[in-house]
Amino acid sequence: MSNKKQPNRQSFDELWGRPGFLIRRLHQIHVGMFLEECTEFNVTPAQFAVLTVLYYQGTLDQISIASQIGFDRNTVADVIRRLEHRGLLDRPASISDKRPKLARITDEGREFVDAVQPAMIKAQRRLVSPLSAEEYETLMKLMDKLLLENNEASRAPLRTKSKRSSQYEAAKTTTD
Amino acid sequence: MSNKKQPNRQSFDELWGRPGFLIRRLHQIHVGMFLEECTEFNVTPAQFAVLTVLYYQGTLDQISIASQIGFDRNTVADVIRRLEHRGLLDRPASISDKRPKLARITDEGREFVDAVQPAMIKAQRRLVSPLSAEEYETLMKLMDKLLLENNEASRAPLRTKSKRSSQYEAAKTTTD
DNA sequence: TGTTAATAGGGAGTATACTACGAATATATT
DNA sequence: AATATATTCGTAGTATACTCCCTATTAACA
Repeated sequence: MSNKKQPNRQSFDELWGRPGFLIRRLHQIHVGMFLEECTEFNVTPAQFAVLTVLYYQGTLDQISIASQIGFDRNTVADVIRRLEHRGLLDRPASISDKRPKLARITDEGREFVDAVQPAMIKAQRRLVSPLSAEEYETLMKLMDKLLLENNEASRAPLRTKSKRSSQYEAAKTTTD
Repeated sequence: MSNKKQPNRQSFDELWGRPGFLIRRLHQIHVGMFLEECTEFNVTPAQFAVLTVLYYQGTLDQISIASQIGFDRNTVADVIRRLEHRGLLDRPASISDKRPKLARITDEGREFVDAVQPAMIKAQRRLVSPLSAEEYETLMKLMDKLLLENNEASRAPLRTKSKRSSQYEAAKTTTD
């Protein structure tokens, strides 16, 4: 049954021939490395992603944060709650609209992002360290392509997809 | 600050320039597609991974399952519990060693795997459908390389790493 | 104005993926 | 044989990442 040996496209019989399985494992390893490098800061990739968007945009409502980073709305609510407990952000109310409870990064939150940044970068570098510069660019380009094409199909589609417009696609047009 | 345009290696300032972030998003999309394609079967990628190894190997203890698919031991215990409730596997005791509670796929479990297989394959194909055959092979090769080189650093390292020995590397040696 | 739509958030529930601790069993050492 | 170590599993707790259902508020429409 499983004695076709040639590595032909999409032979999903074995676990390790399934792209989704490799991606799951890669994600797992990334999270492990991130947590390891950031041990002293006690921060997760999700928490740092939320802090990153607030670092550059200051104040946002939960749904805007979620749609920018492709998280679920309720997941962002959980993450925000933990970050608020640590004083890294606060929750001002909107003046014009009484529905949203905004998230605003605090000075302490900004200092925290600055402090964690080197460890985060180290984790990112470590993950892709087996690849050459060329291989790295290829991998990022291919993943970026998959994300752009599959965005709509995702459960938490990004509203900012068109704005983002793929840094790798953009880079290509400038060099073409 | 973030106005360096050239796509130089590892500019991690922006969220979408971080490999770990792209991987997280890709994983999220894969899970979404898997669940969507397998709606009628009510099965998750993790559950199907456990069933897959039992499909080919019949009976295994929890830790062997975990190390083969790179899951955490406790995660496997949770997954097994759910699959047992559905009658897709049972939990025979070992005769020689009273510690392990083995997991054994049932006939119903085997039929279930056969039934779900087409939907799983459809989900895998859908995820990588934006790529050409060549791009697909490249992506799989690069991910495989990252997984092999980073396996030791992971929190749930695979014992079967050397056995597995990368289907892509193996394929290359036969064609070299 | 009154009713309906859409939007923002909260709460409960499920599943994955860990950590930490402890109990029971098995193996190795003294 | 007794002790120490290793293995296997269990429980409890945390975090991510969803689902579904509910309330409050706003906006749009009749």
